[in-house]
Amino acid sequence: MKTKQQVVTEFRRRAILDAARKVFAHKGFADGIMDDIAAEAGLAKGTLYLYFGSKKEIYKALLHHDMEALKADTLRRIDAAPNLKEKIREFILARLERAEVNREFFRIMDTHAAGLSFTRTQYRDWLREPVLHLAAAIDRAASQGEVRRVPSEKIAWATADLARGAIVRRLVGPTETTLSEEAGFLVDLLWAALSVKP
Amino acid sequence: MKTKQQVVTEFRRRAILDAARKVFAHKGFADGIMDDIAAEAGLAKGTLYLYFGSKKEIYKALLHHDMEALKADTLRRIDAAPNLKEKIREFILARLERAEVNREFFRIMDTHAAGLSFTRTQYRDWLREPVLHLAAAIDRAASQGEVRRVPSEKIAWATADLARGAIVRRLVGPTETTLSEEAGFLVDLLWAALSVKP
Amino acid sequence: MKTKQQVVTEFRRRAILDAARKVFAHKGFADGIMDDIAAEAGLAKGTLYLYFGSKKEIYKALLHHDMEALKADTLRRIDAAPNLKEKIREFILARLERAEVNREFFRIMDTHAAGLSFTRTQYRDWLREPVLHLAAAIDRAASQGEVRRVPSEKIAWATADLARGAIVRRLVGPTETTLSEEAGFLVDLLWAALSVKP
Amino acid sequence: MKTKQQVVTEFRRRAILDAARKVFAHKGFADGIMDDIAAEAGLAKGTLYLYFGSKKEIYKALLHHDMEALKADTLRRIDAAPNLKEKIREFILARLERAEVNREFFRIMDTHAAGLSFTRTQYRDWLREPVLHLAAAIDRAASQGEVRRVPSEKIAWATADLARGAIVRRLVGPTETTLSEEAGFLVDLLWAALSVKP
DNA sequence: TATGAATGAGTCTTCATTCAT
DNA sequence: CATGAATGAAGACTCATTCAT
Repeated sequence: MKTKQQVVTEFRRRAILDAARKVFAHKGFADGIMDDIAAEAGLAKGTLYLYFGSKKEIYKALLHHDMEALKADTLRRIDAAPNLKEKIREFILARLERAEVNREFFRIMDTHAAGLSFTRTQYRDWLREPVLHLAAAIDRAASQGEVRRVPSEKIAWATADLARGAIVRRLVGPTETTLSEEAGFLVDLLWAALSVKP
Repeated sequence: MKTKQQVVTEFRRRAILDAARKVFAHKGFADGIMDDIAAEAGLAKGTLYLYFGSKKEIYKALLHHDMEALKADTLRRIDAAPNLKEKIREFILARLERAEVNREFFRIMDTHAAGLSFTRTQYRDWLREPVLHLAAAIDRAASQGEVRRVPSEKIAWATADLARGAIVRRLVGPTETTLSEEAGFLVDLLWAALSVKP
Repeated sequence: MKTKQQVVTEFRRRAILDAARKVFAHKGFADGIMDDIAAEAGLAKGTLYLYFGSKKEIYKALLHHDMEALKADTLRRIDAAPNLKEKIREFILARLERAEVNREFFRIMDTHAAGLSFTRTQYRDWLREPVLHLAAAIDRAASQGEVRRVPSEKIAWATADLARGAIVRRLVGPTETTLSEEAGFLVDLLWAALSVKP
Repeated sequence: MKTKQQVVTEFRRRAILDAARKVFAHKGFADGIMDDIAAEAGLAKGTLYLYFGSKKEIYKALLHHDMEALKADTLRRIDAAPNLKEKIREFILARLERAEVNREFFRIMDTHAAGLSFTRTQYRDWLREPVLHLAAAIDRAASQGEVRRVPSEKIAWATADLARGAIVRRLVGPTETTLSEEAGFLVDLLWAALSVKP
């Protein structure tokens, strides 16, 4: 059972990360200053340092938290889907939905994260795992004749690329389609390539 | 005709942008400091301010220069291609090749540019024009029965997304395929969606 | 008679001073932080403020406590010694022995104390009293013909200076002589000056 | 020949060290803040960092400069003196005079320097060299029968201790004796120990 | 009484920008 | 035009002190 102390700590850390997400999404890592985060969290600047060792650590913790959540959600949904087409759809939807609910998350994850040397490698790794998971599913489907033989990993990465692009556009401009339409379009695009008879 | 004065100015600005590209690609906007750029350009720090009003302006000018070049090149190659499939290939190759030749360009354009609030909108606009150009070509091909009817703009954006993804992966990891193989894979993927009989 | 309350207070103050002595000796006043002292004392930081008004007050109280103890010990030993030569020896030994037993004491007293503006004057005063006590003994001995007439106060200060120097060197480097040899050397040095026939 | 650039640099560094000496002498290392030094030097805070990498470096450079000067002066004067008694006198006078002329020097050198972990060892070394030089002179005099056999190094350190004590007292209280009287007293004290017939 | 989380003033350090030469 | 020394505003981080529990 958690001690009261652990609960409070967890609560504060969460509050700080929530504040940091807003600030970093808006201003980026360099321009998002500790005063902003403190103000957003309703805390004094010094308090941030009781829960995180440095600005970088806040950023890393935020990245870690959100990427792990996305990764876990994606893997779960892929596994739960009944067939490859649905697995692809779930992979895409996991991303689209999360970006919808948590716009700041994607602004940071996609836009900023890759730009900071101290997170680049980690970031790639977080992307890789769900992608490889999807690739494995493609391979299995291919070996069962469900789809034709394809370079599965490349297709999986392409899936991630397409989802990313769709999200970025939805974040910037007006949204004219529903999430499931958006996902449907991408799934069809990919499925055409998987099922085409050469 | 250009005065000597204009020639010198142009020469200096070019040198500064070249230096800035290297520095920003390596360190990002925030960590790439004016001293770095000056040193890289072989000029004194103060001299930078004779040719650009501020650090931000250097960055904007760099973005402008490189994005315009990419845009113009892409448009030209699309127009020169004989049919839609080749137009798509040229669109992708224009990006892949430029990223190959000028890795720094892409590291900045893609990774950093989007993260800086003062360039976000502009950046989207530079991407848009070639994409819409490609979309128009798709529409023409569709109306001539060359491909089936599709949401051309979405396909065009998808093309850009796929190209971007391929580039990013080539920048990070080891390169196992040639540029034309890479482009070929993407073209086939897209072509399947354009030509498939439902 | 002391109330239980007073006993507890006295106990806590002592514990805090003992902790502070270790911390300040190791890190100095500026770098020895309240957290260190609290941890060393096994108390919470806030508790320190129940017994002392501020960090400076802890330092002052520590200085007061240890210097008073040294002073009292020195005076007692001088008075107990049978003749001037032994009084000088006791003056020196009181210092050497205390530094031996309580290295931290001397590191603070000598090294740091003098550097803090808020203790400078006080510090000199604590040194002065035993020195003047010794000087008086010298004068008495001189007026009884035990030693020749000398500027007694200067000799007494010189005694303190020599003892201090010996201690500092023993704190830093390897110790090659016993305490009584060390004291003996200094006593002989001083005695030569007191007994010499011009 | 020095370039103009070197002259300016040297001039600035000197000005900063002079300012730092005053500030550190007054307030110590921890409380002497960079703003103080900048103000005292008539420079902006940032300028200090053009000439020194950090606050610590300023402190180290100051210590180095002043200690080297004292050391060199002491060695020169010892060598120039015709006999041991005068060498001892010069050793003491070198210190007394310097403290007289540059009171801040001694407040820092003696009081603060030893308290900072990052200078402790160096500081001992600066003291050691002149002391050992004097010790060697004592040995030579002893082997020529000029004085009796004594533990020369201990006597030399005692000389340094006595000089230090005298200086400290002159810095604090009113000065009732001339420098040469002060030195004369100490020389006689030491000489008695060196010449006494046991 | 004891606690330790919270505070925010204070410090070092960096770096875009200016300007006298 | 070119320079680079000087500036000072801004930001990360520390820690003595307070106060609600």
